[in-house]
Amino acid sequence: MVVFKVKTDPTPCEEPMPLNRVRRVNLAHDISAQLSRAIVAGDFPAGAVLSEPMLARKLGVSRAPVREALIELETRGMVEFDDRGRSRVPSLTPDDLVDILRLRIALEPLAAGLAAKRPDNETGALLELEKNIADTGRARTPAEVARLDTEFHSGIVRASGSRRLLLCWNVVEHQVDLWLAQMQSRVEPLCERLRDTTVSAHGQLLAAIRSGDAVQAEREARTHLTDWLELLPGQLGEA
Amino acid sequence: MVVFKVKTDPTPCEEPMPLNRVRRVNLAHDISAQLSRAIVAGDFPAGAVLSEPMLARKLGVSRAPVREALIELETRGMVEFDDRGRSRVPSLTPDDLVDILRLRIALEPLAAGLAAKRPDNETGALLELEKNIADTGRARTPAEVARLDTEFHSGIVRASGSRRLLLCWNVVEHQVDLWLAQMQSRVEPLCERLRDTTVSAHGQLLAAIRSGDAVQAEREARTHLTDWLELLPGQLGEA
DNA sequence: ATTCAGTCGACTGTCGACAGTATCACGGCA
DNA sequence: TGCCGTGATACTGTCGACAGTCGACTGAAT
Repeated sequence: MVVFKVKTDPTPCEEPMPLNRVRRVNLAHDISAQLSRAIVAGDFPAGAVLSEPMLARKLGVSRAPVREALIELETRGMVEFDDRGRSRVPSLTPDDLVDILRLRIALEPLAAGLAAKRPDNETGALLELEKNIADTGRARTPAEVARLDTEFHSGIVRASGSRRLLLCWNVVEHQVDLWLAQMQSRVEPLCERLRDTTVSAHGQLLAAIRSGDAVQAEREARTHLTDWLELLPGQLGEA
Repeated sequence: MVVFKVKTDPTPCEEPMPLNRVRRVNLAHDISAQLSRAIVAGDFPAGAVLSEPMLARKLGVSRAPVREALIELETRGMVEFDDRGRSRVPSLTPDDLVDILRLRIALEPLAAGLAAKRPDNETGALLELEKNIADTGRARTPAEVARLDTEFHSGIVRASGSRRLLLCWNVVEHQVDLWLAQMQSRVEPLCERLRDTTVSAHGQLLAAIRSGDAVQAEREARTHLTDWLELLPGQLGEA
């Protein structure tokens, strides 16, 4: 086996390129992300069994990393293990949406408040949020609006700087994705209708964070979500 | 291979023994629980590397289930993967306690409120909580108080009936355990001092849930935790 | 026709093995 | 003496294989 060793002469290129450490590859992680996307895309409908050999064949890998990815997804609630060890895509009901929204109402105001209180408020994270809002205003499809919305809220959580909040948010985010995937037809008209509202609500939230007003940021996050909680179940019930 | 088949004649013993379904064994799950306990017990101090071969040798199993257990623990924040794939026990600081408590203040009032609103309020779950409170009153060691306290709060979350809240709580619970393990010497005097307070606070919370008063239950849960948030950092700072 | 035993296939849980790589100790060389 | 190259060691990521088990299908007996 031939190994190519990179000569490390320290003189040139010391400062300009930080060369952030290459993360050792991990198939399981990629597979987890791919599966997540596939489920959201509707490749595996609610209740579908995700057999390991099938996934391994489709992905061209062995079962080991597939298993690891499934375990990761299970702890985030994106797949469920039945009593025989098979993983399935959970079937969500409108009630589950209420459950998810309540959880978001508990977590996201906290995230917004923490983000507002951070001293390094002006860094890249908030610029990304700014760009996200602009993109949302230009979004063409309801799915795009939904995706950008989720990304915005993820951005807030990351900006909060709380590692544990991020761990919890990972659960919520996967649940939101799952729900959007399964209720797509019913949510899309609403996304379309709520786009402008979303843009302004996100804008106000971002402004509150920028100004460092934690109380206001919390309030913005809460009202934004409460609106959805009050609107959606009715919309879904009548649909 | 000789297989002993049990003759199943349907006439006798139909009702009295429910024979609840045997759950197929899963080493990874057991290992995850064992590792969790070992870390809390201090067998692996903060920063310790948990190498897979070492754990596999100690547990008398192969690396596969150990890996799976570590992945599960990582998504709950009880171990961290460094950039080379090694798992380590995270080192927590007093700031992390504040982080954890803030998260609990976001989640637990929600859990208490939901538990109060459930119709089947009178079932076994609440009896267990009752017993827990009694045990806390009789607890001898501070560690026991802490353990019972965590169990009580887990019970509330389970009684809430929200699957997603439980997923999030799994993260928080592991973080609390981890923190208790690392700050043991500093927390124990406080646990001792707070035992009676805990008993009465838990009692009031349980009473609110029993009476179905969601608002009051939320308030009880919040104030109980806020007390800790205000007390602990000072206590730790001066310790 | 119905039901039950037996067989076949597929899947899960677990194991041992291999390749690649990072760390560390040791020995040669300036 | 200090530094660099080199081998040994240990560990991670991945793979293929095996045993046990469950469900579906088949065929025979009632």
